[in-house]
Amino acid sequence: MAKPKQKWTPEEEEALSAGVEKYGLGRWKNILTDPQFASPLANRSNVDLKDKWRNLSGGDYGSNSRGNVRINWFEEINKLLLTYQEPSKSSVNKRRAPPYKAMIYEALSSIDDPKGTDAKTMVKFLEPKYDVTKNFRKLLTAKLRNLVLNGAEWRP
Amino acid sequence: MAKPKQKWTPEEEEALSAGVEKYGLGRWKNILTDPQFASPLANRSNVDLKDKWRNLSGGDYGSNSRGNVRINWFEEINKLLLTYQEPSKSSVNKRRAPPYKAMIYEALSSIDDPKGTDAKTMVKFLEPKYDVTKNFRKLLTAKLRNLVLNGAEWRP
DNA sequence: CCTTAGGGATAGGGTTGC
DNA sequence: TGCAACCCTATCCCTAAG
Repeated sequence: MAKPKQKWTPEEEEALSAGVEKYGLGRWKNILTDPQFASPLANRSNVDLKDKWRNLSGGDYGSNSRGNVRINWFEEINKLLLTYQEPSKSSVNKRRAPPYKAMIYEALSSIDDPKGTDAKTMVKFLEPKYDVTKNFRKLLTAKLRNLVLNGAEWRP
Repeated sequence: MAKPKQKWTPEEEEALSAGVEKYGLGRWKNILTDPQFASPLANRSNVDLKDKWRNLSGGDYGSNSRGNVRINWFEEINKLLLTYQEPSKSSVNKRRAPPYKAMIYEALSSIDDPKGTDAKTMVKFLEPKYDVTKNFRKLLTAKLRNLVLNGAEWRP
């Protein structure tokens, strides 16, 4: 059972508009928690605000000025893996984290999924095997991004 | 300009009716992509299905939208299992609950019953093995429902 | 975990053609 | 004219990415 359709009232639209005026675009949660707007928007979520603004904007909200296109990093990485040559292994150290490229290769190879995987799954796989830092996820994501953007020479 | 009017055939109406029976109201896209109904409804869109159902319902469709679903989830899940590839296992942690898909796969594989199983049995099997939350049964059922309705990509 | 961006699906009012 | 079939689009849903 989904939520029944709930039409926006003029009061709600005004509050949303004033909220965007005050906080700027994309600050939906901030608008919702501002005591100035919390009451009129009591039964709207931050996602509702985003959706409504998209309608009010004539449908072109979201295509930001730089024309960014979102990349599915993991799909890209999986493609690049086809060109990877696994290094001839010599020293097998289990504790310290190996270079990121090697870990990424290991994770993607082990998590054998034709559709690829995602960062969360990779972290879950790698974390118990190696003693990684607390912000491992962030670093791993950055590395993935870097590999894709820079042509990813798969040298260990 | 517009699409020429295309009257509904009895076969189409039957398929639509059976589809609603299986998935419940408001799951037009699911009906359309179900191999059981895809063929007879090949040249109808999800919106067409919704419109036709509204006509058949004497015009009061939507007032209490989205009825109940009558799927035998476990039968459906068992079918989907045929397409599942068990991930090459690497880390064996016994305490924390693995992803729901993995647990579902494990339960259905272990409870070897040609007729499939039910939620109660699955919970009984999984609960002592993993430390699950109190509302585990509810979450498990929700996951099963989601897997069936969304075509069940068996990603871990 | 939580939030945002964006594509997709649905609900319901409106329109068209027989 | 009435109604089946089709159109329009605000609202809501799903999920990748951060």
